[in-house]
This record gives sequence, C-alpha cells and structure tokens, in this order.
Amino acid sequence: MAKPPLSRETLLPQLAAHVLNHGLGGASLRPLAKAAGTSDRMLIYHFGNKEQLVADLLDHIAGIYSAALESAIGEQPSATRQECFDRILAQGRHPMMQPFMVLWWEIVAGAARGIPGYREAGEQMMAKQLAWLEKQMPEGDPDPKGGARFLMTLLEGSIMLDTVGHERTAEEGIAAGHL
Amino acid sequence: MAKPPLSRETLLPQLAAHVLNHGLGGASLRPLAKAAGTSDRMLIYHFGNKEQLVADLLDHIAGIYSAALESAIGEQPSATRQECFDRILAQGRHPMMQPFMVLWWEIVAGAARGIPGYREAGEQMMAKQLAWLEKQMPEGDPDPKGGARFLMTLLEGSIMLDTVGHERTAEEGIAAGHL
DNA sequence: AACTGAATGTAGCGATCGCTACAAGGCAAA
DNA sequence: TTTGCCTTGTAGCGATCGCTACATTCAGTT
Repeated sequence: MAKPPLSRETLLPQLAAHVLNHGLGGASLRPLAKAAGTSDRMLIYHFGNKEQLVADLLDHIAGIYSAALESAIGEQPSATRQECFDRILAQGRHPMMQPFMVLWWEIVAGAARGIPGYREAGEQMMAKQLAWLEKQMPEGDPDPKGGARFLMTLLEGSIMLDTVGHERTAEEGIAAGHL
Repeated sequence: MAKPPLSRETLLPQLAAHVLNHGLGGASLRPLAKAAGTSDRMLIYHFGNKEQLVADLLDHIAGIYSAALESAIGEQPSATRQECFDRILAQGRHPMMQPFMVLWWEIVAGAARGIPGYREAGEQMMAKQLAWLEKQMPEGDPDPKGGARFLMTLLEGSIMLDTVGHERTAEEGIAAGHL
C-alpha cells in the first residue's frame, strides 16, 4: 500500500466527509485529522490555520453540492409548479439528505453570525441551487426565472419550518397559496 | 446596595441578554456567569448542568419573544397580503432585530442537529409567531389561517435567503409570485 | 556524496472547557 | 446554643482546544 500524497486537494474530500457526518461547528482539528488519516499538526501545516481550513472546506463542500445538483439534472420534467415544488421538497426531506441539511443550517447560522467564509459558501450554494431550479421549472412556465425564485423562497421556508417541527404549517400554507 | 437573590428566575434574564449579544453555541459557563454577576460554580448549582441551563434559557427566550410579539400587536392593519408581507419582512430586516436573527438561526441549526431543547424552543417560537401573524392578516382576507401559513413560509424563506446574501433572489421571487 | 528545502512525527505550550471536592457562611428550627 | 440545610467561595481536576518548537526523514539538485 503506497502512502498517498497529502495536500489540500487530497485532504479536503476526507475532511468534507467527516464534516457531513459530524457537523461543522463542533469539528476540532484532532478528530478532523484522524478522519483524514493525518495529524492536527499537518492540517495546520497545509492550511495555515483553522479559519482558513474551514473556509477552504466550505468552498470544497459547495463544489460537491454543485456537482451533486449537476448530476441530478434531467429527470422527467414537472408539468406544474406545484408538482415541481412537491418533488423537490420531498427530495429535500429524504433522510439521505439530512446530513446536508444539518450542515446547511450550520452554514446559515455561521453566515448570520458573520463567521468568515460561511456567507460566501451559502451564497454560492444557493446560487447553484437557484440555477438548477430554473432548469427544473415546468416546460411552458410563463416566467421560469421569477417562478424559480418564488419556489425557492417557499422551499427554503418549508424546509426551515420542517426543521423546527412545523411540517404541517408549511404544508397547510402551500395548500392555501394556490401555486 | 442590597445583594439581589440568585435563582433560576433572577439569573435567566441576564443570561438571555448575554446570549442575545454573544450567541448561544459559543457561550461557555464562565462568561455567562460573569454576565449574570455570579460564578460558573453557581450556574451549575442552580441548573444542574449546562445542557439543562441551555434548555431553560431557550425556554425563557421563547417567552421573551412571545412577549415582544404580544406587545407589538395592534398596529394599523394591512390592507393586502402583499402589504402585510412587506411590513413584516421590513421589520425582520431591521438592524435592531439582528441579534434575534442570529440566535434564531442558531436555534434552527441546533434543532437540525438534534441538540436537546433546540427543536422545542424553535417550535414554540414559530407557533407564537404564526398566531401573531394570523392576527396581522388583512381584515377581509378570504383565508386568514391558510394565508398566514403561506406568508410565514415565504417570510422565513426570504429571511434565510437574506442571511446568505440573496436578498434579491427573495425579492424577485415575491415580485413574480402574485401574492 | 553533500546540500537543501519540503514534509512529517513527537511533544508540549497556555488557554479554556464543563464540572466537582471541600469548607465555610447564613439562617431558621429545635 | 446546637443542629442542619441552603447557599456560596476557592481551588482545582482531567480533558480538549488551536497552535508551535524542535528534530528528523526524505526527495531532488548540484
């Protein structure tokens, strides 16, 4: 077993995997290093300090997210906005997505508190999601660009309400608001 | 200057004030104690452990939030859903509200990660906000109950998008989605 | 072979974390 | 006065935090 080279690039995927499973805020150097098969000493060596490591990591995760969206494109198109909304919300609620969601709210919370790198990562991920959503809009939609933004706002609100136990609230709101 | 008695009840307001200004996740016992004019030793004595302290604190903050909403009721009513939405969003965007927002996203993130007490506090605060929003709905609204849930979903989505730098996205979405 | 600089291991720094052991003070009941 | 409980101060525990000093190994150049 040849020892693989260690660098930012080889480290980041393993660090990202650990963060997706164990959270971002509570991640400290030693567990991160262990997950990546190295030492805290080397993480600092390669990234300079923890703040830079987190910033690079968030950027990398945003890239992963983009790639995941790219590969998830081209399903059968939705016929209506309602159907489009329902499908994407169901996908977001899937247990498989939970690690992403946990991380996502950490990013939002970090952005709100002004932690360096968080807002940029969140902005980037939302921009990517928005672009993806535009392509998912129904074929003959009269205003795909505005509609995508409208659906996105509703989707994110719904997911947040889910997170604090208000699934019903969002559902009843959508039912009442003729999409 | 008589020394005020120390108990959960007298401590909680001061702890809440500190948390609103310095965040919840990063709050450790010693700074909290200092802000409340006591010692970490006494915080543990009164609350048992930190987890219980945070749970009690979140409950208390939810109460503060409820009271703030109660007292903010009875402004001039909105004529349309759009006006209602605009007014509340503008209020949420006010710099004065930022400490609440920072804390709010911490609560959501904590709820997503399953930290004890976070989800309950978030649920309670959202329930209160929803009840408040129902009373803020326009006078002759055909479906105030469903409409409030719909507006709330949009509002929360908008505020989240704001937080990661997508103010325009939410605004354009609302403009496109004839309320 | 000698030199050089990047990569890595070992060990530990000072700070902070949540929490506890222990003793002393305050006060009301006996 | 004595007893006993509630409250509080002092001190410190073991663990973990981000980070660094120092020495060593290793690859490539000359």
